[in-house]
Amino acid sequence: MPALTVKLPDGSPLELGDGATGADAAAAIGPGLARAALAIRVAGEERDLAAPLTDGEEIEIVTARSEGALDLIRHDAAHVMATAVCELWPGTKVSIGPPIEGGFYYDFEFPEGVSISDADLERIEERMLEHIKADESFERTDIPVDEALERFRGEDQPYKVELIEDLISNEGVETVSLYRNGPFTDLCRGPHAPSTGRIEAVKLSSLAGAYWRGDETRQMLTRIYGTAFFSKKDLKQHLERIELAKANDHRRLGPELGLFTFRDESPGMPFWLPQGTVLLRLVREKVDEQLRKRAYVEVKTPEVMDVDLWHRSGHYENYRENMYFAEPVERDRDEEDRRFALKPMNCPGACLVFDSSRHSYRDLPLRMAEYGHVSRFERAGVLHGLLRVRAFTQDDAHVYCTPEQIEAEVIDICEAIDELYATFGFEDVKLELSTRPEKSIGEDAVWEAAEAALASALAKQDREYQLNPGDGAFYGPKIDFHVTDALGRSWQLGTCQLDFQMPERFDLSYQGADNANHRPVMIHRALLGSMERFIGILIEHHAGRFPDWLAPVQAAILPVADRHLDAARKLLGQLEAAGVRGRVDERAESVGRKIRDAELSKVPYMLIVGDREAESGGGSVRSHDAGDLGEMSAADLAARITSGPEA
RNA sequence: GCCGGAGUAGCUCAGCUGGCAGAGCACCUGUCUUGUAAACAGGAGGUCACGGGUUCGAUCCCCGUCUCCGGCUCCA
Repeated sequence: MPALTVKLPDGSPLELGDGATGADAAAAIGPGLARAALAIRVAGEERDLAAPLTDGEEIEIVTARSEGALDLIRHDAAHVMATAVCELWPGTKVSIGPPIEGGFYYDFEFPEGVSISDADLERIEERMLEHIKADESFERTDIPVDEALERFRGEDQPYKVELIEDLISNEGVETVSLYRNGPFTDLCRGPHAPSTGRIEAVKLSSLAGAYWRGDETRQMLTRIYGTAFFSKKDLKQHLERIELAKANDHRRLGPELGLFTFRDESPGMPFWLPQGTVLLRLVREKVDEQLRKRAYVEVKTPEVMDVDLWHRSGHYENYRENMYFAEPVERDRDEEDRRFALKPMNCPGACLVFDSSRHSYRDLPLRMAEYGHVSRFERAGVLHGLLRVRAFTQDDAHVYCTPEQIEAEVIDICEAIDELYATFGFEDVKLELSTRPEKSIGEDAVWEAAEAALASALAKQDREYQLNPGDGAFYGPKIDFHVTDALGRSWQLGTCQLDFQMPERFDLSYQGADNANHRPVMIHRALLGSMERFIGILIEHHAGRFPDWLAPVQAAILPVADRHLDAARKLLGQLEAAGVRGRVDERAESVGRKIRDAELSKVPYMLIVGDREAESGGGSVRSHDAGDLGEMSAADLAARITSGPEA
């Protein structure tokens, strides 16, 4: 008579003896699975293989092939790393070491006077490999919290003590679990693989400072990043992918392709080069199409405005540390007391525009766009190529509407963003709904209503989103649109923010059908977010090789010899007349050389013009994608290139 | 801002223990007149990020500053 029966994923029952564990279940199914088993999953929750099973449970054996298995051994690897670090630097205080996207990390506080550098990573790695080779088992013990506290206090591990204290006060736990592998024991929820030997390949990647619990007022710990895989081959592939991603980094491609550059004279503020400025214009044209289609008007407001305005808007109180202030050396007598600031946002300017004339309810929703160049002082350490700069152009707009119109407007904005991103080839876009932050203005009830309005607009569209409590703008909640860069880092692009505060502060009103004055609601929205950031992401998304319609130079015309220059220029003239962006390579170089250079500059089409083509008036076309396409006329080529993003 | 790393020609990088600053590519000049990913020769190009210190002597060692890179925090 079996003591317990569990159910397998295919629905079949498995009978096991009394006190059977996950390992026993795996062994009962087959010896191969017993060897491959890492953990079990019961109702979506992972458990140790050594954990006892209960009668009637539905279980699944987790192996290297299971979803989430990499996280499991990466978590194992974090423990092994902590083991090695504590051995190499006795007295090191450990904190937390979770698996993350692509790897794992562990945060340490090294003993007084110890500072480690990249060179130490190799030593740690070697020590880790010894522990992995020794195939030490992970052993779990559950102990009462008092005992755990006493233990970690005795070991002078204050971070562990704090974690346990929080577990007691927040979750009311009475016992905690410890995991031991070799000489190292850690407070850990688990689960872990049976032993360290399951980590086939491990690599430490970098070193970084990280505040304890992400709080910049607290101790800075030393974080070590690494990754682990089930095979050396997987690790090698992973490292190759990272290399490839680095080659696609917009900070490398941008200057290389002549798109933009940065200079020490203005840290964090990009200089757009001729090719990049073409790109900027092309991107903007796509936004313009949306503005036309969705009945926006466009305005332009000053970059420098009186500090008084920023007091009125609340920016001075809530955003001052990010603002630049501008003072003239000399000033007129009657302006002596005036101070000015560079705009960090466009909204106050937009409100002044709204306020400059009377509005009827018939005018609403009033969709007022502005390509606004804003300046924001950002801390030096956060600057990141085009993705985080100190001056950028927003494809901004402010929609003034009635509360009843909010939902339709939010939906319209989301649709505009969808269409625009699809045009540029972005598919993996994540939405986030951010609610009231600590530093903010306005009544609670108003905030709640605004948050509810955004949530309901999202629900109407059946969109998935992540909730980010406390991450809203100081004047209202927002929906953000995120995409990732070449290295997998997520960046916010578009945004849609509700604002009941600004209309109040600027005393904005429209005249209703009832002849009375009413307060409009304001929606701040940016489709691409920042043109700079968007183009940075765009460069990485296309690895610098833009689709035909978006390439700054679409056709490189390559004369074979000097005598073909005239024919080449004539061909360029025809192409330009047909709307193609082209360039003649007039250098006295070989054709092979011109082709090579054109390929490296990622021009989609090359047109070779020699004796034959000079005669016919066309060009022999070589495309990067398809190689030699044979001879084509200027008209055919123009048709091919200018067919647009839908092609 | 904080932790760790880096800064040598336009770019990618050498430069030993402190002893006259180097290469390839790019650039300029000349020759070649080229047919689908690099013709040949010559030339020019440096405040070794910046400021200070140690030293007979500093690209090299020390201190400070700036910028960049990887993170943390923050954010479009």
